[in-house]
Amino acid sequence: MTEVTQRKPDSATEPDGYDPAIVEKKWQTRWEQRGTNHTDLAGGARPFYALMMFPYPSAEGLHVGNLFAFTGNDIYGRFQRLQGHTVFEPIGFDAFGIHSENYALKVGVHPAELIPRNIENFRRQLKSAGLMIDWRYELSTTDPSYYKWTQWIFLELFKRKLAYRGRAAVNWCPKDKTVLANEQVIAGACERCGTKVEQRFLEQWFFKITDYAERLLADLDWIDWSESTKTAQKNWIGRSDGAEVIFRVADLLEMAGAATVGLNVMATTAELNALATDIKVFTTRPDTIFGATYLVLAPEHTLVDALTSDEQREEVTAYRRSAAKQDIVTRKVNKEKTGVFTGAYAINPATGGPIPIWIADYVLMEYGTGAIMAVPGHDERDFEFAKVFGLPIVRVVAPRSAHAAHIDSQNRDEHSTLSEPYLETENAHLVHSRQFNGLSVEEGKHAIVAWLAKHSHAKSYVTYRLHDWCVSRQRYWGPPIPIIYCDRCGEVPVPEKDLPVALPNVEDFTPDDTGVSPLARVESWYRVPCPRCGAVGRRETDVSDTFLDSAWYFLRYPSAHVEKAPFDETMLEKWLPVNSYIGGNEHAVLHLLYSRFVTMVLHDAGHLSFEEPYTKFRAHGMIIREGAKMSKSRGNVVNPDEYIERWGADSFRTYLMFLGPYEVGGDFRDQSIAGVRRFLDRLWASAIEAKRTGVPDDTVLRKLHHTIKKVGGDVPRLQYNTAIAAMMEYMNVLRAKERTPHVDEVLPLVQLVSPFAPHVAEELWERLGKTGSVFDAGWPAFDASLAAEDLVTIAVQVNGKLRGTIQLAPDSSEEGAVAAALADPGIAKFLPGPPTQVVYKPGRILSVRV
RNA sequence: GCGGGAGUGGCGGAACUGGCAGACGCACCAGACUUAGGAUCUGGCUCCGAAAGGAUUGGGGGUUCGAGUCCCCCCUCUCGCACCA
Repeated sequence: MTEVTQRKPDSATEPDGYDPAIVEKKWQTRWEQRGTNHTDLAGGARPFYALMMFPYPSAEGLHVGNLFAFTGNDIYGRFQRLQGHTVFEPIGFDAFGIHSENYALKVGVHPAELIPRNIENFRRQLKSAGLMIDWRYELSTTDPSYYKWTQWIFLELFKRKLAYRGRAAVNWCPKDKTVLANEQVIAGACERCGTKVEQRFLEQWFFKITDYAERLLADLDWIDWSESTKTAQKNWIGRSDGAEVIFRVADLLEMAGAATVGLNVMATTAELNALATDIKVFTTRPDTIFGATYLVLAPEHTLVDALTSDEQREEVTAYRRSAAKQDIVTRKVNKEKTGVFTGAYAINPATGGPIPIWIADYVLMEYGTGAIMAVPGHDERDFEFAKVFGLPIVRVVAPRSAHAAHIDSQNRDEHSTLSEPYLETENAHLVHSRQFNGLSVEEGKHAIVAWLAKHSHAKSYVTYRLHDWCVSRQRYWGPPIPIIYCDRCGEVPVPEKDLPVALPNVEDFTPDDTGVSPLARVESWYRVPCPRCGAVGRRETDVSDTFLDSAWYFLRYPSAHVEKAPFDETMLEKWLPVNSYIGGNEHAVLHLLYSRFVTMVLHDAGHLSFEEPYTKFRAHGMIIREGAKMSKSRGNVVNPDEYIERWGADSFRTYLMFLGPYEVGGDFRDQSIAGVRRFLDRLWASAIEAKRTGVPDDTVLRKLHHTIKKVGGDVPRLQYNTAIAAMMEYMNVLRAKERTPHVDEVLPLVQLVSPFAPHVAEELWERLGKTGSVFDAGWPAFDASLAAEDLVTIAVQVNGKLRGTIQLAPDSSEEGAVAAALADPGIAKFLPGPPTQVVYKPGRILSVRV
């Protein structure tokens, strides 16, 4: 790490050498003075909104990952400007949240004091990186003029009944007396104190994002996003097509007659009627219903109490209690099957036979209906459970063809006991399923659902993995949720005229043992009259999730100065949706999904004319350092300040873009920056030496136009690494054999390089006699006639092996090509006779067989 | 387990619809200029071989005049999600 701060490259100290420190300072100042980066939001033609994910202003300062993302966006934005667009490249700060709050607690400074300091540092760093940001529209989510509208959005959802209160499980540390995020639970224990974490149920606010699941999924078909991001969202939404099947709880009196069940029937008729109820289960395999040998409910299922028999009550209660105590993480990780019989039976609507009802924690209340029909013959988990508790396992699907049966030798016989669940669905048919025997799995699904539906025992049903979005945070550092509770009126929204509900300045904001927000300790703040009836009311003391802050910030930027509304209609019309959004895939399912959802809701509420916020989104890659992940504990985090100081922002930016494909990322190696710096040194030298008399060289010009084409094609596709390589190639031609380059050979390169290295480009543009910013000078024109070659080199293969190359006119005939090959002794010696087969692709290859 | 991405020189990485594998850069080697070089410039740089030539894109098959690229099987790494019925 110390080597970074060693002395700077010599070019900086040579007379008239390239000194980035001077050049960059000069242009940053000049850009500010001239307003070069100011966007004419109202009047600019061909608006282009180039958005980057706004950072959380940490105390550590800008991370190189941020800079990687921002630089990529900046190059894209600058390129669009050079193409004649009015580009808007705003920045802001995502400054609310647990992150900031925890850090503030750690260092003992109030976040309201800390955050502005951090932001100041971020501004300095962002400016030193030479980003084309219009600082006039900077915003911070902690600003009351911003979070006023975050609260307004909450109320818009509330108005549309998309915000509701419900109980939800949270991780609770009994020692620290605080709610923990899932990431803070390590192996079932609190990461801070090691105490075993418990599950607690708290009243929380939710947004009904599940109502939008289908639309969020459907739009993925047309939005222009990175495939990886779309796939992640698709999986997260997790649409699952199946059936809801109704199992009637068995009437025990009737069953007493059925000798098959050895039940001790002691219940009265009244009790039995109370039991006459339905259990809905969700299954994706209705075809296997004849193999459903028991039901399982989640321990929290509301019917459990009513179902449990007196004999089983004690055991059931104990099991439910222990399940509730377990923290959410261990419950999901611990896959050993446990469960308890409730004492009740249900009727399998397909077989008509009774099957026992169990509870087990492998069934989750939050998915499907919280109840399943267990088919141990054809489901791994059910199989395991049935083995543990000795429940019957029935095969209802068997391999169809002899071939399949052969492969599946263990489970060949459809009458044999299954030694493992049979999961195959292709080349399989139903067995032991009465009139459905012989149907394929797919046919069986439809036929059985249709059959059960006739008696209202089943219907097709779609369920989603996506859960409603819990937006409550029992914390301090966030926008207070704008709701007032009134004994008479219930949940009353704060009237818009009273927004924002300001976050009070509280000295002690440590989360306390009540499990509610620190704001609940500030009675003077939360004790307010009900806006509706005037009676004594109480404010909601939870704050909202940071992801709500960031779900709409891009709508605010162009209207950052508007006071009366969250966004100005003409600005929306002109600038939104966002033309290009670049960011990390770590936000693929949270931020990017939430902001799509909020946009859809605002669209439905009539505030926006579009329902998808980002026309185009590209996920950038991750950078590692010297082959290892960067982390504070490893001490291998790149500090941008040090590198910018030693190499210059232009070199640093260009290197970041050169170290790998932008959408993949790459390995940051200290030594390699030197190569990029040398490239800029050589660019500098070429410009200083360039002669103005005479004419440019033809060969150089040809290479130049190839380069213009290559760079112009690569940049919009974010293929920055190859664009830079192409410019380096051109540089090698430009400076070959100590020739002195001509101004007209250098100027276009300055333009090509400008999105990557903006400061040095401006400086050289000026030194080469141009006035005004290079960013207002457009993009060099590509001239195909100047790029055309009169001779091309093509490869010659004999019997599939490369034997040499020949020079040909691009439109040479096959005969000409063969003749040229024969004329080359190196190739001819592999051609003893006349060719028996010739494949010739002009400009590409000549392939002959003998 | 499911889903995404990736395996190419000493290293980071190039290679458009199949068409000269290793562009560009780092490191390294040699030379020039130099009191000096960690500056600059010139040249070299996948492996085996003195050469002719041969081998080579994680491994094994296949299609093709021709495969890093397409098809089948397998291995490894990596990032998400994970008892989702």
